[in-house]
Amino acid sequence: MFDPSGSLAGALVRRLSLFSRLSVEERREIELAATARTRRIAARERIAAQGDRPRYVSIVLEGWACGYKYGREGNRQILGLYLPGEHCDSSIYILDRLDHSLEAITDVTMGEIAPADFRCLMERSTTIAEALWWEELVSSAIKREWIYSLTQRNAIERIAHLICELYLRLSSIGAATDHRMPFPLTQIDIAATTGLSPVHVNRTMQELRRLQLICLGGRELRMLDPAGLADLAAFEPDYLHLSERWTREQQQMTLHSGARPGESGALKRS
Amino acid sequence: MFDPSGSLAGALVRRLSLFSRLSVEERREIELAATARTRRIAARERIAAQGDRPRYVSIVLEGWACGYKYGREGNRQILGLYLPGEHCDSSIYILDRLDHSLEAITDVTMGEIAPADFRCLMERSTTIAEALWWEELVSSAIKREWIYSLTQRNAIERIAHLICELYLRLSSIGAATDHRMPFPLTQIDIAATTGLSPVHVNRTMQELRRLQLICLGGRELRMLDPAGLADLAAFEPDYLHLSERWTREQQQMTLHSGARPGESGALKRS
DNA sequence: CGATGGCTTGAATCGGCTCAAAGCTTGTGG
DNA sequence: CCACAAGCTTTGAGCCGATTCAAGCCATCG
Repeated sequence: MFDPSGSLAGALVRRLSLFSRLSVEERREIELAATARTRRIAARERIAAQGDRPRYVSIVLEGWACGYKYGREGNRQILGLYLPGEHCDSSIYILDRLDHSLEAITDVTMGEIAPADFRCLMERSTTIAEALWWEELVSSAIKREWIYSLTQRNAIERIAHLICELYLRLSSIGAATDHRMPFPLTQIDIAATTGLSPVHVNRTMQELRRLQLICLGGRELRMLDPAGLADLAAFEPDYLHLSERWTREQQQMTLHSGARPGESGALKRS
Repeated sequence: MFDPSGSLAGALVRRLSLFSRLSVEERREIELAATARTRRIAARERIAAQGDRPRYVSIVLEGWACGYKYGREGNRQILGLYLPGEHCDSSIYILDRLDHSLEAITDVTMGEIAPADFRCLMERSTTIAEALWWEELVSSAIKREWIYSLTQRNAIERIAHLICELYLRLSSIGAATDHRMPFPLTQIDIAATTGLSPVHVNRTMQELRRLQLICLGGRELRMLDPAGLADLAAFEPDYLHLSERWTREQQQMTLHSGARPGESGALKRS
């Protein structure tokens, strides 16, 4: 696969290419627009605050970010995770003010596209315009799935589902392979994402390890039994709408190819 | 306010006008596109099924619809409510297949816009294109707020919040006034929307009535104490992004103007 | 080497769920 | 115009997944 690496906008181009076949010029235009103005934010720093008037379309070029809002008792809810190549929703200029805040999870490089440039990008090429629509629609679909998760999946299923989703989103842009992925989320972050208490997330992660489904260490997560995880979570990747390049077979492979750990010892506890 | 009533697309035009100042021709173009192909569906009938390949952009012209997905144990989760003038998300043609199903709550008239016509609409006028983006972004914002509700608000707050939201969405298109609104949702629907069990919704609705906050009857809901409801729900209407025409003052008025019921008798129970 | 932030553990509690049954409405057909 | 069915609403009792509170532990980093 052609890799426009070296460029900061690599992830973005790769992501938009998932949906549409971009020409060389289109790729270049996207790169230009997205890297004309960049901003680096250190891990755990706020990127924008609720109530701000967004002046740019914000796109994550490198690192992980999130959108969140605080609840009454001071615990926050993460409303979206933004991985490389994804836009931070609602930082879109059309809306008057941000209805939630944005924070960097890792060190992050953002691309900030001015409204005029964004409009220009959309008007120049129908292909690009549709790719941007696709991004927006997929981000909507992810939110629907989160709503579904919050009401239909219990703690362990929710976390397993989140892991499957993140793995697919990362691997689709080449940021994860072999059922291993960078994993900068703390248990507190996971709690804020899944709507669980940190304590319960802790116990649930222990359970996932005990079941030999995952292995976590040094900011990296390994899916020991991808198929088992996907089964547990009832993970159906259709909502990510990756199918243009990522055909159904590939998706299946991605999660269902890892060797099941089988009955090979080391799990002798109730 | 100019009222394009009589036309099926009245609600749609009114809704898009919330964001942008549409010219007479633009309004006409929207009406034409949205009513060229319509479809009536009886209450409780399915409009589209998960897995379908959407062939049109679907917009609710009259009535209420919802998007949903079934959970393991047969209980369903409603992922979105679609009121007159709103589009059913993800029925957008760009996505290959529906990742959830659509159902009519009341009798419904849908407008179905062919992809070519939709594209045409977007290209013809920047104003219209931005209004459609706005619609999409607001629908995303509503989903974020639902996610927030599911984790940060308890049963009574969640239901109160839903009521406030629906009232604002309806009144913004002129489909509700005076803190009264049509209310076709059954308690089972509310349960499927808020992620609660029908039994618990029942008890919670009783509580809302006992608190003299709402009064429900004959498919109509009356907010007896709009400010009290909004307080209870910690309802902040900013996420609906109605502010262009609906200035902050008007929004405040809408929910905070009704006379508090005061201490005027009739609530002498525990 | 102390401190900060993340992870782990236990015990008690609770909001909302399940199951089960009975009362209401509303619409339909005879 | 009544009777019945179907679906919605209501009530009670018992239960459970997840929470809260309160420590203690463990790494990492300046």
